[in-house]
Amino acid sequence: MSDRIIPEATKRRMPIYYKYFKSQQEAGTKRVSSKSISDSLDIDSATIRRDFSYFGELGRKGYGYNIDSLVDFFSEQIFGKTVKKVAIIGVGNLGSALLRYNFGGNVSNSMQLVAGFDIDETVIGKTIGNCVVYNMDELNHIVKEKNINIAILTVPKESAEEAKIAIENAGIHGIMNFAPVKLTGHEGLVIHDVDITLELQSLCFNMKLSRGE
Amino acid sequence: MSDRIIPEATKRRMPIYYKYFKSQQEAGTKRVSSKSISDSLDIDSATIRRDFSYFGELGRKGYGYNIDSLVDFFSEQIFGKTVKKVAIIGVGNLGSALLRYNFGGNVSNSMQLVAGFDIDETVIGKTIGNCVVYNMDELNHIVKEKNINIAILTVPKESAEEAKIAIENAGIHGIMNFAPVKLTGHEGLVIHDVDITLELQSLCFNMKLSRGE
DNA sequence: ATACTTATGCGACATTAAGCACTATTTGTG
DNA sequence: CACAAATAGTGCTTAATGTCGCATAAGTAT
Repeated sequence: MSDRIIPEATKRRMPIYYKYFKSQQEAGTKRVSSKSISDSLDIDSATIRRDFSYFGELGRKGYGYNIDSLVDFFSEQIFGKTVKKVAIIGVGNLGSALLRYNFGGNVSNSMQLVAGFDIDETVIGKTIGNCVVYNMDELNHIVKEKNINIAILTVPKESAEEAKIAIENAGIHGIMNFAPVKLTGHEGLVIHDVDITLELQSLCFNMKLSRGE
Repeated sequence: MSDRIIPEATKRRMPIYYKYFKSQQEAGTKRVSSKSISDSLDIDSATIRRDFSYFGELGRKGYGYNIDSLVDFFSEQIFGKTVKKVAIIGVGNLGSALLRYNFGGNVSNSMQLVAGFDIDETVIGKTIGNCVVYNMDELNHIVKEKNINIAILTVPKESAEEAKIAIENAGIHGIMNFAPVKLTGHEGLVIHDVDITLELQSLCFNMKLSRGE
């Protein structure tokens, strides 16, 4: 069935599955079934089996799925074969927090935070977390040198558009944008917006619906 | 049509609509049509009209929708009549970044960041952004005093469960959880998980699918 | 071995969401 | 005031997603 037409809904669940597999692997689990995944993730077991079937026959009847195989398979599906290198553009409050946080060490085998960039002389040259903060002028050069694939954009909204263009020109094809601005990229540039105020509103609305307060 | 059975898909779009209305209102726009919203948000105009119709007849034929009315109406739908008070639990890297960031001042009329909480003596008593950081011991008391409705949980994953219980006991009914742990709440506690590593994985996967690299 | 249990993969069906196309109404213009 | 243009609201069609149930294969116990 792996004709490479993965439904949107399945795509959305991929990282959720992967996170679960990793946590199970760490906990020493050797095998899982669609039922056991279902219990933990609250996704119907039939949905899980269907999702996996888009990638081929990953399991064995009567046995289930082997955790190590799943982790390896999903890791390659999500990240590809090479480690993804990530840079933080804009080392202000949020940017420096993310640098220090370093994903809680959670994705280190497949993704790596490798640099920060800013235009503010007072942070340029500093090392935050494990990363040196470079001048934005050096973006092109460092991106090539370190093989950076992904940019996390944490600049003020006024500078977001300009930063996006610089990132695009440096040859980066994926942006996770924290600035509350709608950015549009050319063909081949994938932009993923994260807006904390949107998340909070969604929380509020769900509270309202669930309790009518 | 407002029988209070809002489809999930519509719920998910509510904050997106609201954000757009606010930005248009700020820009001085007085009226919008489902067509103009559609152009900006890339949601089919019929879907937009249908979404709105679940809340009654919000527009006028031949005219469209009045922006100020939409903002007011959606604001009440999402937040209710009173300003929501938010506290940050765990004033580490991410927590203090969020305190300083203060949502970029973007939701100030309907939500307000009012306090931080931590167990670390070196931050307790400090003022970050506009908020005082209190000792976790004071949670119950300050929540009542300041009428806090929502907690943003930015503690290390080891302390997340314990913090959740404290939050629940203090009478807060909504948690936005940044810790990479699955938290489950009792009936009436709404938990919304935000996991940056998940977002990054989703970005990676989309890059892979869109470019096959 | 044999029977029983577990659990996948998949066809068929059910539910939910999206979008077309029509109708009814209001606006705006000459 | 009359008429063209604009646009909401909605019945119905189509597409996407989710779920059931079963045939089949693997594992497990006697």
